[in-house]
Amino acid sequence: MELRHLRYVVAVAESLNFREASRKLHVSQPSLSVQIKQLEDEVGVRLFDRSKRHVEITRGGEVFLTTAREVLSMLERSSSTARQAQQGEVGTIRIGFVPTASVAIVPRLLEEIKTQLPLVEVELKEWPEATQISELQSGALDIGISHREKLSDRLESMLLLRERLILALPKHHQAARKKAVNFDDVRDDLLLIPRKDLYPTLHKMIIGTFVAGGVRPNRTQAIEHLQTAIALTAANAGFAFVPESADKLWPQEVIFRPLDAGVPRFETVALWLRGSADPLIRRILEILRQIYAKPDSLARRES
Amino acid sequence: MELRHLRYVVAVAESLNFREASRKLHVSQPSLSVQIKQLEDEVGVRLFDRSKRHVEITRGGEVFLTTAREVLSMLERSSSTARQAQQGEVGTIRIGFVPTASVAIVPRLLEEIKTQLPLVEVELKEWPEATQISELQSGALDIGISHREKLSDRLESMLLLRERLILALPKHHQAARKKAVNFDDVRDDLLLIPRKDLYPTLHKMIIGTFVAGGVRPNRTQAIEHLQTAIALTAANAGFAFVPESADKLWPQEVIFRPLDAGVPRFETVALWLRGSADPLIRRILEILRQIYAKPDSLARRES
DNA sequence: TAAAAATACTCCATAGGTATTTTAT
DNA sequence: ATAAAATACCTATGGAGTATTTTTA
Repeated sequence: MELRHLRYVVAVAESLNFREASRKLHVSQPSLSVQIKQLEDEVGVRLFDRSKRHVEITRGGEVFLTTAREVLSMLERSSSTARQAQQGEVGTIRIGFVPTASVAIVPRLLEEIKTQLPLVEVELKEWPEATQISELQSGALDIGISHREKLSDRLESMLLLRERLILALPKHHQAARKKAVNFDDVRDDLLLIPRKDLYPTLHKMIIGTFVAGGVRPNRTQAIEHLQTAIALTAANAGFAFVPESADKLWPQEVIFRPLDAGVPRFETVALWLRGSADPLIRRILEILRQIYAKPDSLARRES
Repeated sequence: MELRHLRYVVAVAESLNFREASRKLHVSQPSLSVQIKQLEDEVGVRLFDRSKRHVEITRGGEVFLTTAREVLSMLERSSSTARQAQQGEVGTIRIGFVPTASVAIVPRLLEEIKTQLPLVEVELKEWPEATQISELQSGALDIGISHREKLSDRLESMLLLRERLILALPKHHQAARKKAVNFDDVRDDLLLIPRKDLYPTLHKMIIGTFVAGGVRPNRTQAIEHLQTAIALTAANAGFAFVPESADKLWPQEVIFRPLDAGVPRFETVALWLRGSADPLIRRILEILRQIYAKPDSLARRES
C-alpha cells in the first residue's frame, strides 16, 4: 500500500466515476483502475461496486475512505507543524527546578512561555540540583533551574537571579527594630536550617556565612522545606536564613532583616547541555534572558 | 511523499542508525539515505541530525515521527476494519420509523443490534411513511419501518407485525364491562383520530372500519399523536382506535376492547431498496427476521 | 583510522501511458 | 449502440543496488 492508493480512493469516492477521477488525478483511466484493483487485492475487500453502469462505494470502501481521508489530511498538516516545531514553536520542553526557584522563577517563566509560545507544552520536574545535572546529561531534561555549583563541563549556564540571603525573624523578636542584625542578636535562638540533601547550596552558604563571621550557631534544627522554616519562625520557634525572594511567602508574622556583617549573595541559574542546538531550548533560554537580563549586566553572564 | 518515507523515518528513529535501520527495512544504506533526504526536502525540515558521529532526531523530526507512527498504525488496522465492515459488522445504519413503531418495534430492534452487532452505530429517524419511501429511494435511508401501503416497485418489504386495531375507552365508560364493543356503544362519544398527514395508514383504517360498519362517527377530533389520544381518553374526553401494542402506554385509566363487528388488522413492515446487497442492511434484516418470524409463517412474507 | 553517512552510477521493477476488449444499459 | 471500466502491452521514471567518497570522533 502506498499513499497513491489512498489519494486514488478519495478521488474515485468523490466522483464515483473512474474516468472523471482519473482526469482530476492527472492519470489515465486504466492506470487508475489498475491501482484501485491492486489496493482492493491488498485490503481484501472490494472498495467500489462497478458491476452496474455507475460506480458506488461499498461498506468496506466507506470505512477505508474515512481513514484514507484522515491520513491524507494528517500528512498535509504534518509538514507545516514539523517546520513550526523546528522553529521551537511547537513541542514539549522538560524543565527541572529546585524548590527555591518555585516562587522566584517558575511562575513568571510559565506565564511568558504561555504567551510567547502558546503551542509549547511544559513538563515541570521539581528535582534537587544533583538530579537535574545527571538528567540533563542523560538527555531526560532540557533545562534545569538550579544554583551555581561546580558544573560539569558538558553543561552551560546563565545567571538568572542574584539575591541577598537575609534573616527571617519572628515579628516580636528583640532585634526586629534594628535595620540590620548581627550574630549576637540571634546567638541564643534556634537556627532553622534546610536539609543539606535537598538544599545543598543554600545549606552550604548558611554554614559558610557563620564560619566567615567567626561564630557558630548554638542550636540548629534541620528542616525539610523553606516554607516550614518560615512557618516555624512565624510561630516564634526560631529564625532562618533565606533568599530574599522568600519574603513573598509569609509577610505577616515574620520580618526580614539583612545581616550587618555583609550580605551573602545567592545565585539562581539556568542550566542546559553545552552546545545544544535544540530550537525549543534556545527559545526558552531567550525568554529567560528577556526576563532576567539586567542593564547592569550582572545578571547576564553566560559561560 | 509516500508511505515508504514514513516507514523509513520510523525505522531510523527507532535505531538512530542508518545502517541498522536499512537492514531492518531490507534495503541498502544508500537507498535509505536518499529517501530520507528526499523527504526532508519535501517537508522542508531536517528530520535527523547526522552532523555528529551518531544520528539524533530533531524537534521537527519528533513531531513528524508522531504523525508517521499514527498514520502507519491507522493503515495497519484499516484493512481488517474494512473487511469487518464488508461483513456488516461495523458501520452506520440509518433506520427510519413511524411513530406507531416506536413502542412495538424500535426498542427491541435496538437491543438486538446492540448485542449482535455491538460495533454498529444506529441513526434513528422518526419520519412519516411518505418521507421514508422517498429517502429510501434517494439512498438517504437504509431501512424503513412503516405500514404497508402501495409500494414503489423499487422497494422490498417484510412483514414484521400484524396486530388488531382495538378501541381505547375511559375506564368508567358504560361499555367497559362488555367483552367486545359495537358501534352503538360509542355513537355519542368523541372519536380522537390521529392526523391524516402523520398517521396516514392508521387514519385510513379507522375511517375504513366505520365505513365498513355502515356508520360514521358523530363527533371527531384530530390529534397529533397517538399518546395524546390515549391521554385524552384517560381524561374521559373521548375514545380512540389504536393498534393493540399501544395498550402498553397507559394501562391505568384506559381500557382496551375489540370491536365485535370484526377486528381490523394493522400491519407494520420493514422496507428497503430492492436488491440491496449492502451487507449491513442484510444483517439488520436478518435480525428483524429472527425477532418477528412466526411459526405460522404469517409474519414472514417477503415480497 | 575507522565507522558512519553521503554521493555517483547503473539497473530493473513498476506506475503510467496507448490501444483494445468487455460489460451493462 | 454507447458509455464506462477492465485488460494487454509497452515505455520510462525513479527506487534500489554496488562502488566509492566524505565526514567526524
